Amino acid sequence: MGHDARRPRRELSVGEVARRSGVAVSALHFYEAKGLITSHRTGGNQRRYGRDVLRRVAVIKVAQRLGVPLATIRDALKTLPEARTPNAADWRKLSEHWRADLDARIRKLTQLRDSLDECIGCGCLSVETCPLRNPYDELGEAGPGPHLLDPG
Amino acid sequence: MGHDARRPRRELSVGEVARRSGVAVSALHFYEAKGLITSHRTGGNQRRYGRDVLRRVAVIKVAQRLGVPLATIRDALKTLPEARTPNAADWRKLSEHWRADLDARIRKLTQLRDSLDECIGCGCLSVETCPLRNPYDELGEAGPGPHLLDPG
DNA sequence: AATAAACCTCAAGTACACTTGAGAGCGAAT
DNA sequence: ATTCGCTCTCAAGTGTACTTGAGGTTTATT
Repeated sequence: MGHDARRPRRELSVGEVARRSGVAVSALHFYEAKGLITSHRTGGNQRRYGRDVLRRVAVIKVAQRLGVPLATIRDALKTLPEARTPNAADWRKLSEHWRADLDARIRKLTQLRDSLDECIGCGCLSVETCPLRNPYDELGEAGPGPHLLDPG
Repeated sequence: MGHDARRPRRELSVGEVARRSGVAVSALHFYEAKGLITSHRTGGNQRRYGRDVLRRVAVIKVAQRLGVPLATIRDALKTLPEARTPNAADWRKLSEHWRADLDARIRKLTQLRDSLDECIGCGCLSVETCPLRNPYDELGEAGPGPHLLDPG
């Protein structure tokens, strides 16, 4: 029994993080440049990561599958506590945020689908009147242009 | 009464198509370069469009809201008859194709959403075991990496 | 100490869907 | 005939999310 009874389990290099998370080293560099993950450096300027980076990267990939852009993921990750390692409740809060977003997108797509059959064969495809075409209607795109993957 | 009893309603210039369809002139040029629409030229090399270009553009914009990439839209549009002006049935066939795609995407997102609550807060975010992370699972992404907007 | 694998930075390239700008020609009205 | 707006082509730029490559350093192993 001593001061190192439970050792902190050595920190991780980029390569290790890459292997264990399934993303490329270049992507990790990229995420760091964009502020989604952080590292500190060895004397020789190499990156070292704490264990929680693995969960961070996992969450990043999941959010991407949900269609959330990196900038939005970055903002969400910034709401995590910096002082302590984020716990299950912290992560759950993130997921709730995205879940709402996802719900909205699913609703949007469902309405779009339901309009599709009625509208596309008929003559109504006018920007003003057709629910499929009007970008400002209750389907609620944020502005002009297609924004299927709108951040929440 | 004569040879022009019902006039074909003058053809449209790019500017007119742009105004009436709500897309930029540059986008119309782009669509033409990509093979989504066609035009013929005046003696002075200016584009002239038949009326059905308006519906084509409308369909392009709708498909984009559904998340279909231009290349896929182009392929779909190529299945339209070239000889005659496409009729309601032709357009409906297109919409059916995309509707199936859309249904699949909605299912996918819904499953992802349902996994979200269970998985993100817990410790299971491993690439091998977690349904949210495993890219080859029954959620059925086509390959590695996020493909939320997979063409059908 | 030497060697090889891993790591570093910075620049440039890729794919998608366009937009912007330059420089020049076309078309309708006066 | 002139003028002004519309149109032409081609090249380059935008934003997202990375990857690739060059040239050089660090770390781990022998």
